Amino acid sequence: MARSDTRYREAYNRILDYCSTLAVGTPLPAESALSEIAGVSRTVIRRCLARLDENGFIAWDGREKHLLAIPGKADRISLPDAHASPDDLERRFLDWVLRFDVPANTPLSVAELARNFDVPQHELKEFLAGLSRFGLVARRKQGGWMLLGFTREFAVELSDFRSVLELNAIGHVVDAPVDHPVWARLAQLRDEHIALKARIEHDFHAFSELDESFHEAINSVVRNRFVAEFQKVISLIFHYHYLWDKTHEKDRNEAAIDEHLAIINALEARDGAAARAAAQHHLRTSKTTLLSSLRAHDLA
Amino acid sequence: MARSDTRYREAYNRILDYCSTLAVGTPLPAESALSEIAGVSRTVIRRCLARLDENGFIAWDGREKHLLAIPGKADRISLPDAHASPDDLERRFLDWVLRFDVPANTPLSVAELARNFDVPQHELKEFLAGLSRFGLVARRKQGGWMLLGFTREFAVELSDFRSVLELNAIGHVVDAPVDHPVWARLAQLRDEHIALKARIEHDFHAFSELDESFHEAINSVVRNRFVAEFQKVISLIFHYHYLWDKTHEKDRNEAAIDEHLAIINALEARDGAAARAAAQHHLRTSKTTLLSSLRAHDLA
DNA sequence: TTCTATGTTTGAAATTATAAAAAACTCTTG
DNA sequence: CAAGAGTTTTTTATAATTTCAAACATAGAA
Repeated sequence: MARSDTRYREAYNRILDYCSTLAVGTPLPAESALSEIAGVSRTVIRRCLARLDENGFIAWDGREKHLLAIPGKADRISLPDAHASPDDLERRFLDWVLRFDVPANTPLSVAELARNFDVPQHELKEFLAGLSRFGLVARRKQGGWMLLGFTREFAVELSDFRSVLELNAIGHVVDAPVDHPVWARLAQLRDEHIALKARIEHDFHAFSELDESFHEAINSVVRNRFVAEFQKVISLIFHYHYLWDKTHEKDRNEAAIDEHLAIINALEARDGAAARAAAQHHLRTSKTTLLSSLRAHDLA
Repeated sequence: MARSDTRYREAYNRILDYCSTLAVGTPLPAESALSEIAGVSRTVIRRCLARLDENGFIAWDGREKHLLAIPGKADRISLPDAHASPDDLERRFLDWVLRFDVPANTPLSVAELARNFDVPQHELKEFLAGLSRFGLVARRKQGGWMLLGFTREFAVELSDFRSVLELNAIGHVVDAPVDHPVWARLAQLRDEHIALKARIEHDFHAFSELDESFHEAINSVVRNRFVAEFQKVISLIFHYHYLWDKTHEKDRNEAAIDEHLAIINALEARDGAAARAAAQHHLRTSKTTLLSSLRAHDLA
């Protein structure tokens, strides 16, 4: 009933590794030096030293600590199975919401989600607290959390917000200096778009990835932490919906390729007005696609 | 060492009040009906009934429960002092950061903050998790949290983001129908601006509040949860800095009043380009003010 | 029976308690 | 007096515990 000692265990193994680089009889460095090496506090180092002493690897008496034996692989202590990475949680959570089409106003059980996603409860709670800033979940008065859900309204507002951010990004690209990496990237993307268009009949599924790259390239010009944070969520949601709405997928993707190319052309011509117009057109199409994919889900 | 029973206590008092509206001998409604009345689960109601029974206010035997005596004010149970509202936490936290000019890269002690703000620790952690989405705080590898801080970069990015949102809002206002409430609000604000300008010599402090109202009015036209969420943080930060940067405060405010009036005029003339230009000018001034207030702090 | 209200069980959320870790502080010794 | 070891205090991460919600089961009335 307390915090885990993973930190100590990892530190012990790290110190063990360090010791095996020394010769028998060498004095070990000071506790504070060791704490630097292992990246933990002195408290942990002292626990490690105590264990090393106990196991006969060192002789420890105050400042005197000598290496008695060189530890091997077998002497390391076992670590509890590392659970799933927290960076991944957002992706997996949205994946779950979208893939299983979890309805709006579903109560979320922190305990259950933590089990399913294999993360500690408090980590999940923190994650939900973060998501609540995007208005996707909210606290309930009776306690617990609630998925506000991927409703039509949410989709509309998300699309609109995306448009605002992306039109702004377009403006930045037009003003980007000639040596800005975005130009090389756009040239490359143009080739990829043309190549995909040539083999669209069989390979239209490949568009989804290309779409993401394209929008990422545009938005990468805007260096802004707030924009970046939103972009992550936005691109995930659009990405999934692109994947799942199967109606006229080939035609849609082919049309989108042309829209992308129109934007690239206008940008390379440094024609801000044309680029903005092309982007506006493309974003409107995207919004329609997103909304119709919601309708398709509703009917299913 | 467990969750508080505030819910039960509040429910008990509410049921007590309900009972005092009945006559002695009346049968009480079903448990589920009572749970509706008090807004809690049946579990809590049963605890309340048990206490009512114990204290002799009702006779309870299965479905038979009659009122034996009418409870008075003195029979209510006391509630633990409600601690500060969580809605307020954000305002108080930012107030603390900005007012005391907490430097960037300050480690935040959850324990200490929770004490000072008089909220449970886990509430504070959730709050910080939410803030981390805005890039104002982040987790540390050694555990705990870190204030990334109100750096110059943060201010620049915040200002830029604000401009993007607000210019978008301006576009929405121009397109708003004549019967939209924003027009009445703007007309009113114009009067207030003119009135304040007339007495600016003595009352220039009053501008800060007017500034907030003005920007809120503009942004209220955009119905978007993402925008709204950011607006709260943005307006708080700008509000505080307006208050604290005392250099040329009167002149600055007087100039800002004119800038606001220019925007209002352009909007009422439905001149989108002029409104945008006026807003852009005003936002640039705001950004400069924000940045110079940071410099002033640095020197202090 | 069928419906409704109560009794019962189960599971989750909020809050506290506590081990582990960090950090601050004091004491020794070269 | 440094630099490092010993010690204490504080803080964080997590489990334990209680309260609460809700599902399930049962019994009495229509």
